[in-house]
Amino acid sequence: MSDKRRRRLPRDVREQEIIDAALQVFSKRGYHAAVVDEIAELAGISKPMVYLYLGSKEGLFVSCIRREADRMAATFRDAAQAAGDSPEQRLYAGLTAFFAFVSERRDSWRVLHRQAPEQGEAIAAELAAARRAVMEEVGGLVMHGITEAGSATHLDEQDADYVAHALVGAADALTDWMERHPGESPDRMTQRLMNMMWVGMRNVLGGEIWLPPAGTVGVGKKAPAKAGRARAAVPKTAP
Amino acid sequence: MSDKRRRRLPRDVREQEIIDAALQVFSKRGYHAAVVDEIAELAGISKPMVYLYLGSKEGLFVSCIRREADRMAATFRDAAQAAGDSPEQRLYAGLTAFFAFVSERRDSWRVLHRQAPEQGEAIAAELAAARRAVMEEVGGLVMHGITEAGSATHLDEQDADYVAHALVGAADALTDWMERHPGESPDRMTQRLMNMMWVGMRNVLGGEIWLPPAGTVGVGKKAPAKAGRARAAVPKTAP
DNA sequence: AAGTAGACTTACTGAAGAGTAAGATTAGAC
DNA sequence: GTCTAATCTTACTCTTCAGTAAGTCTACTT
Repeated sequence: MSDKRRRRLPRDVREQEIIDAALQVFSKRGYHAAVVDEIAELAGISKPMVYLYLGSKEGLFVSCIRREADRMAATFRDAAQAAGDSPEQRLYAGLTAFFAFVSERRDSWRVLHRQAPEQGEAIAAELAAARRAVMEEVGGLVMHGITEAGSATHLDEQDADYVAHALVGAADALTDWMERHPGESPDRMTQRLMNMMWVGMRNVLGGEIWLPPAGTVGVGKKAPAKAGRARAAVPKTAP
Repeated sequence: MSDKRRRRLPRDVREQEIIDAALQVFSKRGYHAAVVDEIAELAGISKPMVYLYLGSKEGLFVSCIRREADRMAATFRDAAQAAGDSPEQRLYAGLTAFFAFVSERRDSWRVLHRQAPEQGEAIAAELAAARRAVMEEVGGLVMHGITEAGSATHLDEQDADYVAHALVGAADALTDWMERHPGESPDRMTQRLMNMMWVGMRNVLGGEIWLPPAGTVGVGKKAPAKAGRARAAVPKTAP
């Protein structure tokens, strides 16, 4: 570490090192509280190098997001693809890989997740793009999952999108939960999530619908959802 | 508006007006990009007043969070309590009220949700507290929902907490989705969410468990989840 | 009508930190 | 060896804001 320090490095390598450092600092302090000097120091370099290579603080942050989002998406995608043809299996494998990813690379997760789109255009756009990529991946699995399940008389892209958002949102929130419950394995996280979502998913997308229990105060005795009652479909948005 | 302007107001009133203004500005710009002068101007007042009454920029932000979080929690709680005894109904009513709340008062939602805990201790703590309050509310409903459903041979507070997080996370994400799909009523949002979650919820909390489909590549023909296969329970975290 | 307390202002200070100008150093090409 | 192009540094500038000192004004009391 102190050995080959102060050695000159080719641009590509230094760039990655700078991004590594930036990731740590942004993760720890957040975008605004992060100070470029600190990032430079952590990268073993002086500030103007950062500006020379990455352009601006914002550019630096965008580079972090882009790199980590790509890695994360790839992790999910690779695991899903390796898991076979069934969307159920793919989703399971993808989610497991996701939880494993975030429980290691905490910094990536923090930067991707905890940084509100408070920051300027560029950053917000980058985060939105990253999220959209994941959404499409998941949305596709959901859609195909239903198609294959047979009961898909009714397919609606908007519904699939809705489900994908719910699923991703739940996974996000559960990541925070996982941080506070060490000892929870990625596998177990995923099992629980599948447990909760997979059945309900098929309901929504298959056109079945949950109906609010009838008006008045109900007794506490077995008054579960009316799920399973097949109905035409989720009605289109009435304009 | 330009009529009684420049009129001197008692402290309590001015304070609320300042918080109103701050909410708008924080929502639009985010915590850091927000400038106290702009808040003051919008409140029709000069900057030192803000500091005199609210102490600091951070104090001002905390006041916003606290007020809006209280309002939101109250909205949920009141709707749920008015809806009867059944947890299913309560959850339904609460969620509907929630979606209604966020689709009006956008500013409140943005400040509560989009502001990462990047900011200092105090703000992070305040946001965490707000979230925890909601979580407990929802967690309670989940827990009782299962108890009443009868099948609750196995109750685990940690599981209820897990479900609550998933549910709240999904609702969060769906709020963003709703912003991009105008015309979606709070009621419809809630129906879909209940549709997806309520069944799965009972699975997890009742001790049933989803199992990953057996190893190899499956054909696409009706290979749905093994849900419904009652098993001992979700195993305790193995240390 | 004089006094006072609370509402409100103008006009500052001081620090922090993004970004840069101007050059020093070194690795390799020839 | 010397030239050149890339790597890297020291030492600034300049802006933006949070926070404040030192009052002024007005509504209300007595």
